[in-house]
Amino acid sequence: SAVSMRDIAQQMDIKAASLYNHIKGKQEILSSLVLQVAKEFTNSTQTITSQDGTALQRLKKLIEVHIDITVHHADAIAALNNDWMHLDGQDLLDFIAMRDQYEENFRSIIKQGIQEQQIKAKEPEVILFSILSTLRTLYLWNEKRGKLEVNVLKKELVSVLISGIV
Amino acid sequence: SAVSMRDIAQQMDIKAASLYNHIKGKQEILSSLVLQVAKEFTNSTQTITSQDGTALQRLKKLIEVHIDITVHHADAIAALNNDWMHLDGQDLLDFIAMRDQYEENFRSIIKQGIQEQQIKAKEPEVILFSILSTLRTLYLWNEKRGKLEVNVLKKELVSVLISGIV
DNA sequence: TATTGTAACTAACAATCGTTAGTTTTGTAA
DNA sequence: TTACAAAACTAACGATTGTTAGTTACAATA
Repeated sequence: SAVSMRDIAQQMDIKAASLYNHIKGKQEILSSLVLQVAKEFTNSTQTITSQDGTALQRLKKLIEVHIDITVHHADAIAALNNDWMHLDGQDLLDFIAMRDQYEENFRSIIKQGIQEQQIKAKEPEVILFSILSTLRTLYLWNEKRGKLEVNVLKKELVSVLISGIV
Repeated sequence: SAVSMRDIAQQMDIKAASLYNHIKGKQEILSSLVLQVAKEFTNSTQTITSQDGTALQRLKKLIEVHIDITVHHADAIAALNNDWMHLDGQDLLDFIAMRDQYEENFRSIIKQGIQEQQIKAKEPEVILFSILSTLRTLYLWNEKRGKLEVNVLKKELVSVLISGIV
């Protein structure tokens, strides 16, 4: 709600009413942005979960995929993080379902790692939260990433999130 | 802007106009929430930075202080994270100055740790971002924290953020 | 050239927004 | 009981919101 249809139109050198030749309404802009990138996240984690590999190999892939999606869809991820709760009706239900499945995929990999003794037997939810919050707010930091090349970022972040900083 | 003055008044069993007997306007609600908790964060990090201790000891304290503030001011932190950019005039300038100083305090501790070889000589900005984003979004997770006692959370989070998960 | 579909436009709608003016109720102190 | 201040109220203001109706400009096709 901080951006009006007139704001959006102005950025496109168009009048607000002209937007309605292309979209049904403002809500469609939100759901289009959010659901598209949510699908991408959920599909990616689903693919990784269903593939072979140790927990750490999978976790590494999860981190790398997150960075790739973030670099390519930073703006849509901003919309997702800040405004998903303003989706309505079935869109909101769909989003929550995808989000739950996405988190459950993440959680299962961590639990697998604990069982296989690759990951410390700490509270799984703390590990999950710690990694997820870093990956989810990566978009905020992407501009300031500056000279840091994507592959360097992947390597460093995998190292920090898995091995810690000591 | 997702919450109107009438919404706020309704939650207080009051009419919207009555709010103006207590506050100057809507903007004051925002700046009051945001600046108050921002000061608390900046003061805490400033105190820790100025005290003696190794980098890791200080980092541990930073994490613990963050958890304490989050538990007591979860709602104000939500406002800070989502709406600080809607502050206006001097309030916005003050906030940014505090935020910069807060981050610089964090950064100096990490650099100290690298210099003293307590912390891996990785990209300092990646380490800074990773820890900060976890601490900043802690408020989102605080409700789901559930049975996890505060002291347990502190211990676990310190362990995960510093030593990693392997 | 005539036709048609796309996408722009102007003008306006009802709804909601933050806020103000003026008034009434309520609680406390003289 | 009176006086006064605090805090509630009703009613309305101008501005802005998302959206619609009706119209015009323009390009591609028959």
